[in-house]
Amino acid sequence: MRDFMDVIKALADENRVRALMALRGRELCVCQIIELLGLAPSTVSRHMSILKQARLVVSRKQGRWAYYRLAADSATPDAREALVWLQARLSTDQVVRADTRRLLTILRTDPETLCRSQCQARGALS
Amino acid sequence: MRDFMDVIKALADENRVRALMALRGRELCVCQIIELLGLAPSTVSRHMSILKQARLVVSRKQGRWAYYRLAADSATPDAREALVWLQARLSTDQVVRADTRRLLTILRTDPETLCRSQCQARGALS
DNA sequence: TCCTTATTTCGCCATATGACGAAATATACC
DNA sequence: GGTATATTTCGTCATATGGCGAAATAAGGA
Repeated sequence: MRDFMDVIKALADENRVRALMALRGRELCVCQIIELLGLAPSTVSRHMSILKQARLVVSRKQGRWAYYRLAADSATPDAREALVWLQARLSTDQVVRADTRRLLTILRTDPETLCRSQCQARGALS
Repeated sequence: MRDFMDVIKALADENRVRALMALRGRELCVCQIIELLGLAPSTVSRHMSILKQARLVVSRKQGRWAYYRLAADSATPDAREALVWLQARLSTDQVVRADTRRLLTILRTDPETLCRSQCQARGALS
């Protein structure tokens, strides 16, 4: 029950669900998820750690960048089935479709440039 | 997405999940769910209304009693699949098994007696 | 070593959620 | 109609959650 509830609670936030859907079939750098969701880096980092704790994603650190991808082997049965369900139900969802389109643009920019522009944008606010 | 999130959020509470599992294959009176979960009537009523809004259960009023059961035809695809998943994942869960056992005892008492004893128990506290 | 920068952790705030009891509602029974 | 009672609604409270910015951490490059 505990594992199951951890998975369900991890899914109980639209931004986390959008992040999971964005990770379908590809790995994403944190800055790319930040760009997609339009949230503060600290917020996205927290969301990803919740997904990780529920065994829905795994992370990998390469140089300064952290990459997340959907958990496969390391996912618990609960997590694995949740991911299957998510994809079955939401692949055709409007929000997810829009994210998928926007992701194409985001992926065209390399992480280096993306992070730089995010830092500048934050600097411009203060 | 909205429907999907409604379903997920409805599942994101252990007491609601326990209530859904208790409703497998049978209809239950509110007082029976109150007895099972050990929560205040108002709390259980609120939980059931959240499950109802997510289309996971339907209710029926007969006399003074309100009965809830799992939604079948009236469930959205999201809700229906969630129920299937729940049962697949949690049928062997320890908490659910314990509830199932306790439910057998509860079902042996008729609702009338059950409600009366609940009223008395609440009266005894004040 | 020092500097830059991507990410995470922490502290704080606003809102959401789940709990209860009291009051309102609905329905049977006299 | 009036009373008893099962359930729901409402008000309140404590805690959980999600958001941000600032500071800490980690890792590459000068």
